[in-house]
Amino acid sequence: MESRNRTFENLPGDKRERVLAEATREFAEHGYHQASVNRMVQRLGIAKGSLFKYFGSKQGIFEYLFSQTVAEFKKPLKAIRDDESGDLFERIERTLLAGAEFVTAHPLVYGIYLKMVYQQGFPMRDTFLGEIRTASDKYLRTLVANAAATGQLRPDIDQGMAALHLDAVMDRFLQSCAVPALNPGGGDIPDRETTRTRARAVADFLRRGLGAHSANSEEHRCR
Amino acid sequence: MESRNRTFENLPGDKRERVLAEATREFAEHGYHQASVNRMVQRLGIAKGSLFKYFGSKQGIFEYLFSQTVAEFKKPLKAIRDDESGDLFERIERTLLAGAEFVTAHPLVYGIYLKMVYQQGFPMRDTFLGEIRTASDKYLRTLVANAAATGQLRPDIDQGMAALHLDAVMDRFLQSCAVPALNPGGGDIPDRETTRTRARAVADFLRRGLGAHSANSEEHRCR
Amino acid sequence: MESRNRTFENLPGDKRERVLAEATREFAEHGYHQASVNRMVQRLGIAKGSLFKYFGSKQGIFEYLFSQTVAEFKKPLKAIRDDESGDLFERIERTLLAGAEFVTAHPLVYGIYLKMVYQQGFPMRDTFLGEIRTASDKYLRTLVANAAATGQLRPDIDQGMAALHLDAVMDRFLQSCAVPALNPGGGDIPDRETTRTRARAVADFLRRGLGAHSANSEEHRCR
Amino acid sequence: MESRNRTFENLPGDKRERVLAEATREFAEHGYHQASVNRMVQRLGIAKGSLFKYFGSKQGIFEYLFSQTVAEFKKPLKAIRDDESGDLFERIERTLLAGAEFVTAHPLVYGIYLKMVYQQGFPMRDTFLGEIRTASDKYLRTLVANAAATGQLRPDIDQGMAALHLDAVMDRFLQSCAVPALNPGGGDIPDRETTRTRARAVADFLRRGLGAHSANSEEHRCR
DNA sequence: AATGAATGAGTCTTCATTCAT
DNA sequence: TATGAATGAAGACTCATTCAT
Repeated sequence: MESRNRTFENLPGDKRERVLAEATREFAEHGYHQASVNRMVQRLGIAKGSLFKYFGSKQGIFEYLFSQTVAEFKKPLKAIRDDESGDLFERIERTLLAGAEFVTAHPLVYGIYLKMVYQQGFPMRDTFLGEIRTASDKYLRTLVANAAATGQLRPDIDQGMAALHLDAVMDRFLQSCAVPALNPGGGDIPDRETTRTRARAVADFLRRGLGAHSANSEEHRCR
Repeated sequence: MESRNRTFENLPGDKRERVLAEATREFAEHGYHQASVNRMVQRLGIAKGSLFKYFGSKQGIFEYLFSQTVAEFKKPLKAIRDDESGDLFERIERTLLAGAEFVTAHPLVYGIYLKMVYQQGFPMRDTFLGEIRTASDKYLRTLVANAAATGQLRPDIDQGMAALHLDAVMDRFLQSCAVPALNPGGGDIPDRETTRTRARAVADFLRRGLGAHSANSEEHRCR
Repeated sequence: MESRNRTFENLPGDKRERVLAEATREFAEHGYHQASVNRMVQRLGIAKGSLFKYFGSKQGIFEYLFSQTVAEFKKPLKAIRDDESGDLFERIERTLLAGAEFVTAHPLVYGIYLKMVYQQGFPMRDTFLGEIRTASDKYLRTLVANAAATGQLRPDIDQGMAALHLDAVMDRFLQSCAVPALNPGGGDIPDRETTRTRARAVADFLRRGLGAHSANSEEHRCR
Repeated sequence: MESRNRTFENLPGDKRERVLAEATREFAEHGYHQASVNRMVQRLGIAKGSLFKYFGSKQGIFEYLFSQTVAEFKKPLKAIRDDESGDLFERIERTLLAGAEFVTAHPLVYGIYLKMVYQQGFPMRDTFLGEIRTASDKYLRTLVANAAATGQLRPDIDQGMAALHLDAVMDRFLQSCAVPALNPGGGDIPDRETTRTRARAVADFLRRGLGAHSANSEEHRCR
């Protein structure tokens, strides 16, 4: 039944990585349907039959690839969720940095994710995206609920609405991190320091819009 | 010469609309490459040759469709840009409503736009997106510059940064309007009143983050 | 039945000529199958239906065109055949000049002829070519027989063989006249004087190979 | 990479030959554009994809076929060029025989060549024909120059003109050899002896027109 | 376990021809 | 008589998938 992936997992580690890297590249460059198994095997220099032996089908390749990466993406977030130090917006800032790091390290996988979001016809699209969204929603709601309980949030704002705003702005932030790596010639890839500064600015913007009191503690004190 | 679109434009109005609607649907459902001219003509019940007579090529169909809609999208924005009544955030609110209206009326076209953003391989992608981005950027910068000149903006914020934030949040707002219509089962389509309320909330959020004084009307009245 | 060509022949003379010229050009440029009725009507600026009204079919266009021109080609040859002045090789020379004139005046039609010779799939190919070959053969045999009767031909040569040689060399001569006009950039189009000189050279070459005595009267006299 | 022809060349020899024979037949019967890949695979009883795997494209099929044959055609000519025994006209005679042999063995390929000469739109037409013409021209000029140097040529004739005449007559000779095989019902295919006789006749004709002294062996012995 | 030749449904596109207006 | 929209068979070509070696 699933003797397929067994075959793949018995492969020497470097070959396994080459295969995954090539597949990732192909899907990132062309999306799912436009990706070509022919090109993959040609570039890998292995037989077409082998790839099908490993994964069973084109869809199998994609699923293996994507699920693996989703798991990797979740790790740092779990750490942040469990470390309750700092207020909501500091944790958001840490989240942004973790996301930026992942997106910078795996721009292609992130590119696949973006394509998948706005494209039907990806295999398991609903499954994958649903999983991601549920996780993301749960994650943010946890943070928000925590913050609300300790009075860090403007009292007049709905928690769901707050989570939505967080999601919107964070999402956009990640995209801005990934775009330069995805579109060659789409601007310079920002260095770590720049990313850090931007993450802080975004967190401040959110604090100002959603935080209790007013925005950032020092500046807005009306004399 | 330009006999292609002549043929199409000489068609009876209702047939023309059926053709465009079907093509829109196909591209919205499958993206560009995966869209099938065969399916289009089959569903339309017309001969394959006819569609090619009208538009010359698959790409021709797409371009006709898209450019036509871009033009339509720009109209209400132009009106808002030229009507200078209200402060920046009220105009933003009007913009959001105009966008929401368009996106609700043409969810499929908007879906195509979203696919195009995150997918390479669309014909004329760079041309179309470039045009849209330039227009959007110019539009927002005009609004922001106007607001800054009359002291509506926090003085410590860069105008470019402000435009970026506006863009990010508005963009997400539009997506939230369109998603239910795009993904069947992705939630209920919001009615007009709900949309109006949300637009106001988003505008307020932006006012709080970017506006002069402080954020929402009561609090920031510093005494 | 043949109300078709009636329609065409009732057309104003200049329109008729434009139609024929355009059709000739199309067939000359692309051969029969690759010729496009679409292109013809587009360039002519008339309706597709009209052309089919005139000629019934693509094949009809071609046949009308070709048969008309064949008739025109035969005229000067008839004159030469009936004017018995001069020896065989002088008449050959006159024939070459007549051919050259036609070929220079109607290079496109000649181009069609050449394509037809080496290509199957032309409508009526066998009919047309058969007609032409029969005519050509009869024409040359008449000339040769005449010459043989008056002792102008080497006695050791077969009349059929002689006709073949005449045909070969004349054919090549015509091609050399037409090639520059057919292949743009294939060399300069020779002026009348040059053509005349060449025709004389070819005739002399033939006289030398086929004529009685030896070749040209003065030179080869072994003192 | 170059996996296309690898696939084809790895095929069992008899299948390879069947494929090439069928393709040759198709191109010979219909010319390039009118040739149908569909028909080829149908007659071969193989899948369409296979043919494209082998050659990449219709044009690829043609190029493979043609270039292979050109190479084969050149071989015997090279031998004649390097064997300097005999006078010019004897070598011409040998050339004619070699050509006749090839043309009789591969009438279809020769048919393709003839079509190509008079038809635009063949892929690589200019490349292929240019190559052939250059080779032919070089070949004949070598022979003619050689002959002139040893006084075998009429002194009053230009060497270029002589080469042209040789080319014209030889060309026609080859055509006369091939035509019966090409046009079913176009006459009987001549046997070897007949061909030999004809080649000698043509060579004599040329000797008479171009050779030093005078023409045929008896007469020109001037005394 | 690895190979790579074979498959065939599916892609976009062209074009001669017809016929209602 | 002239028009030009409609037709659909046929064209070249792609590609995920299978299977004998």
